[in-house]
Amino acid sequence: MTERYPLSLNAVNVVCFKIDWDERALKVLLIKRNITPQKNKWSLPGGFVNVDETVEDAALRKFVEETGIAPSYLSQVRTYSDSKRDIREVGKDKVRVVTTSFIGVYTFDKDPVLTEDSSDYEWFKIPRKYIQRSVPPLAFDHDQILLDASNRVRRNLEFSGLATRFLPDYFTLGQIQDVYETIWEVELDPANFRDKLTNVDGWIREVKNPPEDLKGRRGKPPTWYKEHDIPQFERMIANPDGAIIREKESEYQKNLDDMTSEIPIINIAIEE
Amino acid sequence: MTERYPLSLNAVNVVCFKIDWDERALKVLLIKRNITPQKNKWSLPGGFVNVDETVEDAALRKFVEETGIAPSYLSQVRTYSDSKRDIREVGKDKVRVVTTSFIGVYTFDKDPVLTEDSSDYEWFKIPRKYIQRSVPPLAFDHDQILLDASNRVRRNLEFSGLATRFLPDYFTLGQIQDVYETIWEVELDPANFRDKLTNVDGWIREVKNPPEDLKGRRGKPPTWYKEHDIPQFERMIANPDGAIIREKESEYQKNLDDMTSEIPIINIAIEE
DNA sequence: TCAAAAGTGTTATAGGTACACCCATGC
DNA sequence: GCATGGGTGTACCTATAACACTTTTGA
Repeated sequence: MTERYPLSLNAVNVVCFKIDWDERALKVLLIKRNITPQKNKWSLPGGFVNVDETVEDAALRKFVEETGIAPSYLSQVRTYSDSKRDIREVGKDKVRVVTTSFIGVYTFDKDPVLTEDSSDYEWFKIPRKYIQRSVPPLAFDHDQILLDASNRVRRNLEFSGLATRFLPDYFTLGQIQDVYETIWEVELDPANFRDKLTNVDGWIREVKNPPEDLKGRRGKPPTWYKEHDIPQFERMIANPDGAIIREKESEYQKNLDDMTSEIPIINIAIEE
Repeated sequence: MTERYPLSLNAVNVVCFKIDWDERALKVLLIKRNITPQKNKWSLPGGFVNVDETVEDAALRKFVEETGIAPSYLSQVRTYSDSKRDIREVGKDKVRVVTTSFIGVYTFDKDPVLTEDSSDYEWFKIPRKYIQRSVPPLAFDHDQILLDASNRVRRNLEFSGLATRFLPDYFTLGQIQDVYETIWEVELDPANFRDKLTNVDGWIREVKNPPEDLKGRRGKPPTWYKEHDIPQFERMIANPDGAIIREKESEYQKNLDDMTSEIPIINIAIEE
């Protein structure tokens, strides 16, 4: 049985996103591997799934281990199972590592905690186009995983309450707009944006007594909002370009996109 | 090591959808298990992932084994890894079964092929609401998997070329409309539907010499179309209700929806 | 008083909805 | 002819985009 249906090791990888407000850029946490295999290569944080853990549990644990704080958002993306992607020896057997990837969102600018598995970490900019120009080559198939997750984040902004997950509990309309503008790399009209936001039924709610206000800032003090309820399956803010990725960079990028697509199509003639 | 990072068995489950044109209903293929565990329970088709297969390969193989034809669409949904969902004995060890679910679309009305694992099969109606009223209780966590996949299908109709996957190579505009109306359980205005469809850039293209035409039908002969190119990340047809699931049935259903959501939110206080 | 940030109002246009009407075929 | 299914045209209305304008604060 072990021959036909091989055992495998289940792992998770967490693609930790945050917004760098100084640079106005979406960034992702990468760590330099301090252990074999692929030692000294940059990679996504991740690890094996423990006994009695689900992959969700493991992703949460890993996120906390790496960053020191709880994620404000954690969501499964997809499972990568190529038998050549990562093979380990367990006892006498060689088993493959199957990994499930997660999007994690990291709100505050606290520094991540280094674990024994990593010798270094860095937040890398993830532009909408030409990701591989700003990120080093990654271990295993992590380039693919990163691209898939990045596309998913940009897409989920449109139809889920993901945007507020990049913000603290209390925020202003301008800050939500900043999230959209930063991640989509677009400029939005403030007037129209406010109209749309306040038309999304029940998503955010005005806070009468904001617990804190920033001092020493110029301009009219903003109204503070708090997330109230996240509407399901409703369009929040439409992407003005209609497309998440405006342009393909290369054949390599194109192929990745094909594989990444939400509509992988298999149409194979079967001999009868 | 095996203690901390346990080995597991990787499986796939394929949620095979088709449209029953007589009943105008979305249907899913379930099989009655002929093997332990959970013998005689209805379940989703599935099986273990072989050596050198990816989960995608295994899902394709299973689909062909069960239905006898190639799917016109096959797409990963998510991975279920609860350590209590299914435990098998391999040698002296107990290992859990981790399964990755797939949406498969089945175009033609050919009968599925029975395998040795199943004693019976049946196509069950999947209404937009109250799924569990038309489907028997399923083995393992297959109720959950089925619900997740059904929601995904209804959602993907809106933003992907999934609709044509339920149709033969050559089809009419009325047939695409039937796909949307059947799966969403709505009525759409033919005039406006045509406008929208032909405005989706490059999706479908008119066929000058339709290879076949149905004889013995009344009315004006239709124009035949063929899929040309599937635009990525573009809205095809907007769901007129704005929501995939109009109503929650019960607390049970509500909880499933929560877990199913595309935005599972984890917000846990961590002791520092 | 001016710059900066928040917030409002006004108009033009694109897109969606509703519905009346025309076309080609089988019987 | 007339029922049937395919297909077109148009008027109405709402959502969006563009942009001018007002409000409230700090320096």
